[in-house]
Amino acid sequence: MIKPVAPDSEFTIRELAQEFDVTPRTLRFYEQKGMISPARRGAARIYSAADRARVDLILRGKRVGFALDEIKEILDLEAIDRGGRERLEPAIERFVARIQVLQQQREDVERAIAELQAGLDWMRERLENRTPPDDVRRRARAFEALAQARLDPWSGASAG
Amino acid sequence: MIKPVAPDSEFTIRELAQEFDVTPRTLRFYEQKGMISPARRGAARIYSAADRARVDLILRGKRVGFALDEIKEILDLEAIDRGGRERLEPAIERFVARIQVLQQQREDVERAIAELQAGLDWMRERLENRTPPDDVRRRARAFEALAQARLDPWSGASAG
DNA sequence: TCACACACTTACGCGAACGTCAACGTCAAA
DNA sequence: TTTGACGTTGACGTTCGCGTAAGTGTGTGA
Repeated sequence: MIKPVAPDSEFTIRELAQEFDVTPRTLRFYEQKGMISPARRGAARIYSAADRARVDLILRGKRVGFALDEIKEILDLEAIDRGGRERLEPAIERFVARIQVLQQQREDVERAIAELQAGLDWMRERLENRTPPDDVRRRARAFEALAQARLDPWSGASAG
Repeated sequence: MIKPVAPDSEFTIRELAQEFDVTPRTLRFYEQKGMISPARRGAARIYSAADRARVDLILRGKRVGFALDEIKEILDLEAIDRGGRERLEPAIERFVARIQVLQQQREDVERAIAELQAGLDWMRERLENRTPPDDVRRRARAFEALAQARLDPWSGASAG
């Protein structure tokens, strides 16, 4: 995930945009928000390996649901450090909260994968119109119930 | 996660909103989008256990990054089923794509948790101002580099 | 010198997912 | 019967994360 490059590498906006599958506009937008500060050659932006690493972190942050401002905050930790202990404490609290959200999210992702997988089996089954193996049937019925929101709350949503 | 309730339970909009920590407006919004269809007593909405299950699924879907329209699509699988094979095939493709995205996301979440956890150790260390144990120091430095996006791409982002 | 790709800034626009009034109905307790 | 909590339906406002022109350089090859 993300290829290593030489520390002294340089990239144009388009190169970086292509690599990360975003538009140049997106990178300019991040810059405008103060999340990256590429060097300039004249007016043109030149991205270093460090800039590239930041972009990678930004996009990974996005994928797990961080807002851009939150990601910026993480990227700005250096400033928090210099700011001393008063700034550190609330930052810690937000970090803890964030980690908890992520742990919840991990659980959600696991369930979603399992459920969609079951749904997939179910759909493929319909397509081939064969008699399904027993375990697939069980999962499929579970999904069916879930998809139509008819799951019996006593059996389905149990286990706290 | 999500308490089981009797199948014949009924809820007001406020009860459900409170339980799921959303506003009544949000539930009406989902209804307006055709994602739930609570019964009415007069003009007032009455939510069944099934409605509640759907709300749960909607919110879980949201947390893993599904758009509301996508969630609706999942909830509408019944219709897809009735629609026959032509509608089923593209749905399968979208499902497969979605599962792949989720697998990527699972990876991202794992990394994010690990990195934030390291960042947390690092911050707590600064707070207590003690000499950290070696393993914490290593992780902390990794985070520091990451947070400031100065990680050496040759060592840090390797292993493709 | 011309064309063309690619870059830049400025600025308005947009869809998603609600928030926030406004104006009104309803029902139970005081 | 008035108060107050709760409900309803519009309809407009807001934030986020960019998209999309519009107009203007800049550099490179034919």
